[in-house]
Amino acid sequence: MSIGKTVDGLFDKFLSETKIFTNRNVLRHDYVPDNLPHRSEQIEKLASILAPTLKLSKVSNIFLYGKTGTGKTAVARFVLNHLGGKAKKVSARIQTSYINCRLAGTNYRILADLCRTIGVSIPFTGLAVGEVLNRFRNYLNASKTSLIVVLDEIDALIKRQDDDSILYELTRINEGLRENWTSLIGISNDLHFKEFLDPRVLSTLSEEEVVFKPYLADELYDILSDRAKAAFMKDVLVDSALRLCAALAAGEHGDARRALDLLRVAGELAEREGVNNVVEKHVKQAQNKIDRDRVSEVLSSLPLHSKIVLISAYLLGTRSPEGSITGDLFEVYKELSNMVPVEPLTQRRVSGLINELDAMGILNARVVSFGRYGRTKKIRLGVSPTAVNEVLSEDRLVENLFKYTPKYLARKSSR
DNA sequence: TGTCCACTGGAAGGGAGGGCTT
DNA sequence: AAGCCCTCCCTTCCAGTGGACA
Repeated sequence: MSIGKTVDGLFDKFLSETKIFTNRNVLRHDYVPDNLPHRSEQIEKLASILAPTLKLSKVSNIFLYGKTGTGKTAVARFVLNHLGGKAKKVSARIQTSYINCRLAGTNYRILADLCRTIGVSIPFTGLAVGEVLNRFRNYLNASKTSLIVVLDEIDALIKRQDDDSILYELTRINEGLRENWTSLIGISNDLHFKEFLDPRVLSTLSEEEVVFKPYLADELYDILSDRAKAAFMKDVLVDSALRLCAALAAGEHGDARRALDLLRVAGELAEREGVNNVVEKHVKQAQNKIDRDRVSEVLSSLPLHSKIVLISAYLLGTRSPEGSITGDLFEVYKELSNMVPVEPLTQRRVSGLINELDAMGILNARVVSFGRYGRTKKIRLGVSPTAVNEVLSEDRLVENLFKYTPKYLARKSSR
C-alpha cells in the first residue's frame, strides 16, 4: 500500500512545482509561432515566390541560406503552413514535404522519406534509388498533385562522397510530369556549398534566393520576449536574464536557436531548484549545461568501434598530452578491441573513423609529416577527457577499458 | 638531390541483409 | 524458392605524399 502511495506521489512534486512554465513547448526550436519578428521581409519574399502555386502555376525553385538559427527553417515552415491552409480554401491540389537531408543520411533515405511524407510506402532498404524515384514520379503523375519539397541542410548531400545525382534527378523530375509539377526549396547554412554543386543543378536550384542575416542582440531580445510571454508564467522571467540570453546568443553569430535553448534550460533549472524566478544565474548555468549535454549526447550515441577509437585516444592522451599518431592509436585500438571482445577493424577503416570523429569535433586530427620518419595524423581529443570518461563509462561494453593499461603503451615507455 | 618512412586516401570489390520478380 | 539487384559497411590494394636525412 505504502509503495502505491509513494509511486502515486512520484510525479506530484513535478505537477505542483510548475510555477515557472505555462507552455514550455513554445521554446522548442521546431515550434512555429504565429509571429516571426524581424523576418517579415523574407516571409513576404518567399510567399510572393510561392503564391502562383495557388493558381496551379509552376513556381521557381528557391534557395534559402544563412547561418544556423537565423530562422530559415521557421520561415519556410511558416510560409508553407499558411500556403497549405490557403490551398485548401481554394481547393488547389498542392502538397508540401519537409526533409532534413542530414538526418535522413543517404540519397536513398532522402528519397524514401520524401515518398513517405506524400503517402507512398518504401522499404528501408532493398530497392534501387532509380526504382524509388520511379514510384515517386508515378505517384505524382497518378495523383495529379503538385508538390513543394523543402530540403533542409541540403549541404549534407554534397559533402558526402557520393555524388549529387539525387539533386540532379529532383531538379529534373518535372520533365516526367504531365499536369503537375514539383518545386524545391533548398536550405543551407553553408554559404560555400554552392561551389561544390554541379552547375546544371545550381542553375535550376537557385532560380530564386533568399538570404537570412544573423539576428542582432536587440532582434533576439524581441524574439525571446515574444516567446517568453507564451512560455512563462507572469513575472517569472527577470528582464536581465532575458537580455543575457539574447546577448550570449548574439555573441554566437546571432543564433536564435541557441537563445531559445538557453531560455528553456534556464527555466528548467529554476524549476528544479524550486524557485519562482528565472534570473541571470540560471542562464549562465544553462550555458554550461547545454554544452555538456551536447557532448554527452554525441558521445553516447557513437558506434562501438568509434567508442573504442575514442578511448584509445583518451588513454594515449593521458600519457602524452601533445597527442598521438595513427599507428600508435591503431595498436592500442587493436588491444582494446580484443578486451571487449570484438574483431578489430582494419587500419584503413580506423583511419576513416578518425576522420569522422574529427569532422564531429570529438577528435582533432591533423596530417603531419615527420620527414623520413613518415607521414601520419596527429590526433588529440577535441572534447574534455573527463567528459569522455564520464559518458563512456556508462556503456557496459567499454567501461572496463578505462582501467586497462595497454601492453603497447608499457612496451613503448620502456623503450 | 634522391631516398625512404608511415602513413593517407581513392578505388574496387566482397558480403550481409534486404526487396522484387518470376 | 531462386535469381537478381539494391544499399551499407567493410576490406584489400596501391599509388601518392611531405619533408628529414644521407
